[in-house]
Formats: sequence, C-alpha cells, structure tokens
Amino acid sequence: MPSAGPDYTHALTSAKDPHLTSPFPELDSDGERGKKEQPTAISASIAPEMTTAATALATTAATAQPPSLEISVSPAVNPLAASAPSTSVPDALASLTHAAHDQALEIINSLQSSARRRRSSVEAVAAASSVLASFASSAKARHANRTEAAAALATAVAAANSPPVLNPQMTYSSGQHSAAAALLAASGLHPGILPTDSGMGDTGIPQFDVASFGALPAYAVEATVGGDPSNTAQTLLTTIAETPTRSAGKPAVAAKPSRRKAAAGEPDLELSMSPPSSQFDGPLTSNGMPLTPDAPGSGRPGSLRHLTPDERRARRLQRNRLAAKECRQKKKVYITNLEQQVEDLENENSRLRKEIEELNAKLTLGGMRTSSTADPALVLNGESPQPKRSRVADRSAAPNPDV
DNA sequence: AGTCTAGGTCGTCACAGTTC
DNA sequence: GAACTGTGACGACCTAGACT
Repeated sequence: MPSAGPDYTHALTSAKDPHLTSPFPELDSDGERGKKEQPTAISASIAPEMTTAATALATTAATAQPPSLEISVSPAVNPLAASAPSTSVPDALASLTHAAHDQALEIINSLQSSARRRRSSVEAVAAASSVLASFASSAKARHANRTEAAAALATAVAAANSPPVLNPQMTYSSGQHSAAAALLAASGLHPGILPTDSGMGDTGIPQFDVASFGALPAYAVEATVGGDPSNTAQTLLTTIAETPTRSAGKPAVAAKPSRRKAAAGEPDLELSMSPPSSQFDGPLTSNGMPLTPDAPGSGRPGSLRHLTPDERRARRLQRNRLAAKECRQKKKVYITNLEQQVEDLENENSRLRKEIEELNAKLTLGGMRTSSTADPALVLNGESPQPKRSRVADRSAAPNPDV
C-alpha cells in the first residue's frame, strides 16, 4: 500500500510564482538558503497576503446570496469552548463564488510559495495553505465545501495575523493548529474553531483565537478514527498529532545499531512511530520539537547537553527523519516543475515553429506578388542575413561583445 | 501460485554549511 | 564549538506487474 503523505504538490505545482519553477537553484543561487528569518517576521510577511486572499474572497462573494456557516464549538472536544458560544462566519465569507475561488487559489499559491522558501517555522502554515488551495480548487462544485474553505481560510488568516504577539515557539504551534483546523474543515470534520470575542478584524474576517486550538491535535486524531474521507487530511493530522506539539514525553529509546548493520528481521525501533505523548505544555522549537529547559550554564535555548546520548540521538533521528521527508517532497516538486517546464517549452517551441511556417508561407505568397530584394524567410528562420554594410559601419554600430 | 524485477518510500548515516 | 538544517547515498521494505 503506498503511503499517503501530505499532498502539497498541488499548490506548489500550480502556483504561478516564478520561484516555484526551480526551488533548488533559486534557493542556492540567491543566497537565501540557510538564511532563516525570525518566525515573527515570517508570519508578519505572510499575513498581508492571507489577508488579501480573505478580502478578495469576501469582496467577490458579496454579490452572492450566502448560506450561513455555523462553526460550532464542542466543549467535549475543546474545553475552552464552554466560554464561547457558537458563532457564524459572516455570510460574505461563506459564499465563495467560483471567481473568488480562482482568485483565492492564485493568492494562496503565492502564499504557499513564500512560505515554502522559508523554513520549518512556517511549514505548518504552508501546509494549511496548500490544503486550502487544493480544497478551494475542488470546492467549486460543492457549496458546502465552499463554506468550509472560507472557514479554513479565515483560520489561516487568523494564524498568520497572530504571531506578532507570540514568541517563535508559539508561532509554530499556532501554525500547526491552523493546519489542523484547515484540514478538519477541508475534510468535512468538525472544525471546532473558537472565534475570539473581538469578533471581526479590519478586513471583515473573523478573528480566531489561535491559542484556543490547544486541544486540536488530540481530538483531531480522534475524529479521524472513524474514517476520514481525505487521506491527505488524515495523514497530516496524524503527523501533527505525533509531533510533540504539546508534549515533551521523550520515548525511552535505546541506541539502536545502524539499520544497515542490523540483521534482517531484527526488530526495528521506530522512533517516529512512538505514541504521541501529550503531557507537555511548554514551548517548542522552531521545528516543532519541544523546547527543553536550559541546562545550567547552557547558553543556548534548548540545549541538549543535559540529555542522555540516547535521548539526543532520538531527537536527532526524529529531526532528520522530518528533514528527509521535507527534502524529498521538495525534490519531487522540483522534478515535477522541471518536467512541466520541459513540456511547456516544447509546446512553445512547436507553436513558434508553426508560426514561423505560417509567416513564411504568407511572405512567400507576398514575394511572388511583389519583387522584393530581401529574403524574409532567412530572417524568420533565425538566420541572420548579412547586411550590406561596410565593416567600419558595423564596428561603429554594435558594441564589441568582447569588451 | 510462486518468483523476479523495477520502482517507490522510508529511515538512517555522513557530511557540508549555517546559526547562535 | 555545539546544535542545527539540507541533502546525497545507502539499504530495507513494499507493491505492482510480468513471467514461469
């Protein structure tokens, strides 16, 4: 059975952002690679784009008669829900027209592109936006999904708007939650989104309390137990749940021998499959790892020096596992884009050749009617006809390429 | 049905480069 | 200098399809 990982490729490959055409070279050539932006700055830069998307949705949708979207909050799944009654998403947002979807899709793709060029602190937001993109695309034909897309987008907007007041660790955490919320909405599961008391923001988009998503991953997993129609959503939700977002429980894993060296059939300690621990409430590192309290004398937040070698190894393996996944996904997208470029260029090439043939045919016909000294066919074939000029004139007219 | 093979996915290691 | 990220390389595993 092929593994069903999060499918980000749709949003990535469909984006028009030029950066997307060649992520690897682009990152390497412009010196961006390795330069990490602070999560707060990242989120701040993304927020306007998301806000723009949401505004576009609301504006375009204003002409339609919208259904009412109930985002109910279940206290059973979210303890914080008891303090906040069910709230309706504004009708303008709930009634997404096809044009709005197209517009949103474009903007979201751009957002996805921006997020992708950054690092792990925004990967969850990127995941959310990509899901939204594919979801918005598929939602054109289904009214209910449009409303869910609106809710999901509003959630993502809220997540993007919130980070400036959050520390970097919480930025990632809220990103995860927004991704989960978006996925829940996209998969038709109970969103459990908590609107804040502040109500509408400047853009007319309801502001959601990102902090209230604290219970999301746990019940998200519960919600998928019954059978999620969306493999993408289920997989990412599971991933989110297994990421120790709110848990620091470190699996007691003994250092295992190299998989290459291990004898066949030897039980493999699956660090990644260790059950998600759910007691941690502390901050997270930028990549979602629980931020370890500083060891005495440790100058770097989250120092692993006080951990046992086994624990350090387990963490490194887990991070590398995630990094490898990300890298492969990135590579896959890169290859896909290259293939698409090849196809596009081949199409363009054949189109231009056809155009040349047509123009040549026209010129040939014209040449038969009028006596022309020039040979336009040569020009159109890309062969540069030698102008009947002196070499002196040539030298003065064109700059020397060797200089 | 059993075997072979190609292709894909995944985890891990090693290493270079970056960040703090 | 420790911790971190990204990525190539490798081996293990799985699956689908072809072949016997």
